[in-house]
Amino acid sequence: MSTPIHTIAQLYPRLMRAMGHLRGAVDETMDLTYNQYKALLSLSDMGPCTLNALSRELEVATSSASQMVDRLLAMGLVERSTSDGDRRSIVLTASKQGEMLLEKVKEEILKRYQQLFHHLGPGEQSNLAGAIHTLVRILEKAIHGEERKM
Amino acid sequence: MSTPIHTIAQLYPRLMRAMGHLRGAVDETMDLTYNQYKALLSLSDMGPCTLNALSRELEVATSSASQMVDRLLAMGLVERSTSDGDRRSIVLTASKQGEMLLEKVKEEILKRYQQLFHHLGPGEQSNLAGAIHTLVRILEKAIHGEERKM
DNA sequence: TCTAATATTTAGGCATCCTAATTATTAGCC
DNA sequence: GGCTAATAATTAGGATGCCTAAATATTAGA
Repeated sequence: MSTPIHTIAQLYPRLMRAMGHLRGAVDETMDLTYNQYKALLSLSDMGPCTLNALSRELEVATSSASQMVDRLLAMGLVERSTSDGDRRSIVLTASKQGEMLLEKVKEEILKRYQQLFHHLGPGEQSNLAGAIHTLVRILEKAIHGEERKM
Repeated sequence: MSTPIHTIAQLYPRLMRAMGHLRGAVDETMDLTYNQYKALLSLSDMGPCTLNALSRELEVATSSASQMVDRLLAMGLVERSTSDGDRRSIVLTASKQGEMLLEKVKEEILKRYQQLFHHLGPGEQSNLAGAIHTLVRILEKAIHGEERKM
């Protein structure tokens, strides 16, 4: 049997490993774990939001997000204030320092990718980007369809 | 600027999130974390091997692999014995129980994928598999090229 | 043979995740 | 208005997984 689904299952571990190598720029060159980068990036993209909203975005339990924010706060990368409207809620924003670090990390990532993909021809770089695009599109469609069923 | 490399950098977090959803079958339906699955799968694929070989395969520090093996041992999924040739080394193998669990996990993964990709047409399933194949091929080539430089 | 390298384990520490329990506040019903 | 139930966050406790450094055991090599 060699249906597309079998192929996907077989290649998954190799793909995950390969993708892991692309993460290096964050962990290795900056004082930020990949998860912290993700959280900071989400905060930056979403603008001011509550802890609840962040935990939904990161797809982790609220308590996990709370701890995460504690660490980012200790590093001065985010700001936390109580909401005026609903005083149970808190409002989180990436701090100026956080935004600046984010820019640096993004640059590092690009540098790392450029170094990593230097030897590929422009055609293959294009194929790579295209494949990622296809993957994201179809996977998100499948996942989204799943979630609607619940 | 919108080079392929920019595209890759931009889509990476979305892709990692989407890929994460494919992992569910392991963590959620079996008493095995994804990392434990990876380790067991590696042991099964590689056949009897030393801790060193396993840690290289998993790309983690030897001490991390040692702890991992401790947990798999406690679950009865692997066997550990001292090597006859070099008595510093140990020889690891997936136990019968480990192999059986592995089969079950693989089945669960296929079931999960079938459920997840049910709504996609066969054409899109094919595109998905093709995109993953392309991704693995090009990424492994790039990573391999990198490693040779050191 | 004696020192250096190698294989593994142990110790200590950090990030991440979870569930359950706690605290504070708000919403909704009578 | 006032009480109960729901909601937002935090805290506590526990597990996995990863790391570096130190300890142990064994082998290799000068």
